[in-house]
Amino acid sequence: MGITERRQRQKDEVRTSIINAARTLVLEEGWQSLSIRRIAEAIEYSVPVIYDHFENKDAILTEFTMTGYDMLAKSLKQAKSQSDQPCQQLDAMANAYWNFAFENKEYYQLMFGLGMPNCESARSIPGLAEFGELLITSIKEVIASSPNQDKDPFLKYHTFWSVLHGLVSINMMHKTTTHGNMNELILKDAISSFIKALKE
Amino acid sequence: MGITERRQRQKDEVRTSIINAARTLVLEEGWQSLSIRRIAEAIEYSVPVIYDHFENKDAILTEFTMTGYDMLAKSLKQAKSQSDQPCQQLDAMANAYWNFAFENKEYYQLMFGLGMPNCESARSIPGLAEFGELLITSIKEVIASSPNQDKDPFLKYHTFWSVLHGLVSINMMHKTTTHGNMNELILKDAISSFIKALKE
DNA sequence: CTGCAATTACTAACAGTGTTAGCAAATGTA
DNA sequence: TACATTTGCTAACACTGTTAGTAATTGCAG
Repeated sequence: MGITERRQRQKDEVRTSIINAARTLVLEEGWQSLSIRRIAEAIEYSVPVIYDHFENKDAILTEFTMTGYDMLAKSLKQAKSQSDQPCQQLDAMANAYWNFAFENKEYYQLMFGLGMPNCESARSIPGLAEFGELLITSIKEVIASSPNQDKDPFLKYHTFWSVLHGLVSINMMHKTTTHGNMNELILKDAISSFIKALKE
Repeated sequence: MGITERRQRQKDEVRTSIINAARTLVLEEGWQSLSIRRIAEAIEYSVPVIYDHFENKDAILTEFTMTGYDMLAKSLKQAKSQSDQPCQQLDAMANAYWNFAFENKEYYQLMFGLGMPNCESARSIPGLAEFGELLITSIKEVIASSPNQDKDPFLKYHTFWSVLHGLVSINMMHKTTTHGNMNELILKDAISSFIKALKE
């Protein structure tokens, strides 16, 4: 009896149409003006239907956070695969991170800016775990072939990530204060400093 | 005729009572649950009175952003005055920045997280300018007495700030992922890397 | 093919938000 | 005392997220 399966398929269609509508709304007018009612209007259903697929508005945002981390992890994975030298890998991943942030500004803002994802939910984001793995493995390799081996890879990973996030978000908010290609210079500066310290 | 002056004084009292009420509300329940109506209730006035003192809710938040940058600049100024060695000054200011962020979490989140202050308004925040000056002057001194003098102090300032902000915000959102005094270690790690690169 | 059960989608409402138009009262000035 | 100005209010508008209750559709068993 494929009836229930067809029903499930139809239900899934509505679900994806919800997140599609939400995405286009966000890309057009930002998170601020994303409302349940406007999603309902876009998918040509009434409001309560949305609550059959998502517990509340936050659940929709969480969905985007998840896929956001997934996209980020994919980008980094791709960047890392371009080289097998750990230092170059780190450099490439830093660039990939930067590009992801500015090519998917809305995603990035949701992932890091507004929501401040619940501390507990952090470990339940698969993309985030992969993200960490990608960076940590490269960092470990650099440390392994360095004179000073008493460095904590996990600490270094957090430092690396913090530096990246700081660069991105400061540049996102105070765009005018930096002019021209200053942004890329700052990125290069910070990342090369970090890698240099890591190799010592 | 001191009448108009007394009136002005009374008006100012209402104004400060508005921001005081707003602050306590925020400290108790966060920015999320700050509403015009709750402020009105707290100051025992009706809602439209608030609009006689602030153009809209955003203006109230801007007020907090302003004083936030002022407080931050004061903290850094104080920290810097403890030493006249530029490297120690940078270290002290980094620590002051860190402490400010976590001792005034709500301010910090408003200043950097949620609002993403309008790009144009950036240059109209006096505290922000002072903040920049404090860091740049120390950075310039370090560069001046270093072998390699072809470093852009402005670029280094942005890097320094970005690193700091990244450290703070990553730690604010993913508090559980780091355990114990890891946080301070990460701070020390990143800042010492930066200063080391600056001295070369 | 009809009657019943379950799903589906709806209208309408509740409680809250920022914001403002219009009016009444209090206040200072002539 | 009469007028003008300021001051503060009530009430409304247009939104927001969320949900209770209801009507219609649908699938299945007799």
